[in-house]
Amino acid sequence: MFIEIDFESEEAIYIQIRNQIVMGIATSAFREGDVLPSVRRLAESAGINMHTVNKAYNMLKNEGFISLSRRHGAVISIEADKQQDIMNLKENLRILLAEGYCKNISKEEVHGLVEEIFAECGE
Amino acid sequence: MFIEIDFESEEAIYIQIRNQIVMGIATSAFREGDVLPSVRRLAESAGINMHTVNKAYNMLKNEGFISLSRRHGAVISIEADKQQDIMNLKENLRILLAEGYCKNISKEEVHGLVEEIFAECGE
DNA sequence: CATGTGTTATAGTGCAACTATAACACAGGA
DNA sequence: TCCTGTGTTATAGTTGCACTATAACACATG
Repeated sequence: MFIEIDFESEEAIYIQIRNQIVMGIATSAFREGDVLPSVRRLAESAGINMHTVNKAYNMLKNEGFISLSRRHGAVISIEADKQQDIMNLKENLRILLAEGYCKNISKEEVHGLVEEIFAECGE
Repeated sequence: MFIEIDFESEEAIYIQIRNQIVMGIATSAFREGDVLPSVRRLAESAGINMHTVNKAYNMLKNEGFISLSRRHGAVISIEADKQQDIMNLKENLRILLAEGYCKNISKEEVHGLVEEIFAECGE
């Protein structure tokens, strides 16, 4: 799996890395136990600084997607707290759906999009 | 409808204003044609600077939620481009659902959350 | 003419993002 | 034992955004 940075994007580089890895896990490009490239290697291959990668990895660690250690490197390791995770998702969904609702996107259309997205990932 | 700023929040003030107004439109606290407080009045009532409000209003204008003019002030005025709006929503949903999917939140649970949120707003 | 809109200009402070070096602590292999 | 590769920490510098502060402008209304 390649991590590619869009230097023109408004999104911070470390957020781009974070999102791509989350998407990678969701699409099974990365699986529990897989080892991510080291901060130095990923930084070099992406043409950015080591600390920017480190920041992304720390974010992923704090969000419970990976574990970090000097021995094993950055390893995919999901820590789920169903209660909390659903709360977070709901809070973020609220704003997103509000935007759509203002633009007359119906509940049914949202359900449709959810189906489409799960179909893409489940492939 | 009151706009309240959480100065402890990590979210930028102008984003907080933007989100609260979008939520306000979605919940019908604001309706098409309603006039928002002027940049100066809202700034004063929220205890912030005029330009910060102006930035939020310009964002809302660019996103097609309000119109701005010296005559009429800031007026709720939805500009919808269904094609584009659905594309945007889908792109944002993708990342959000990917996060949930990694944490084992099922498609059915997502559909459930969507129902809950629409029930809250529609209420 | 005074008032109230949004708009623009200028300027300053504070902080986040990003980069650049360097060194450290620790584990594994030669 | 020494070298290498992990993540981690420290220091420091540049850039740009968020926010504030004044001030003035263009325009419409009463």
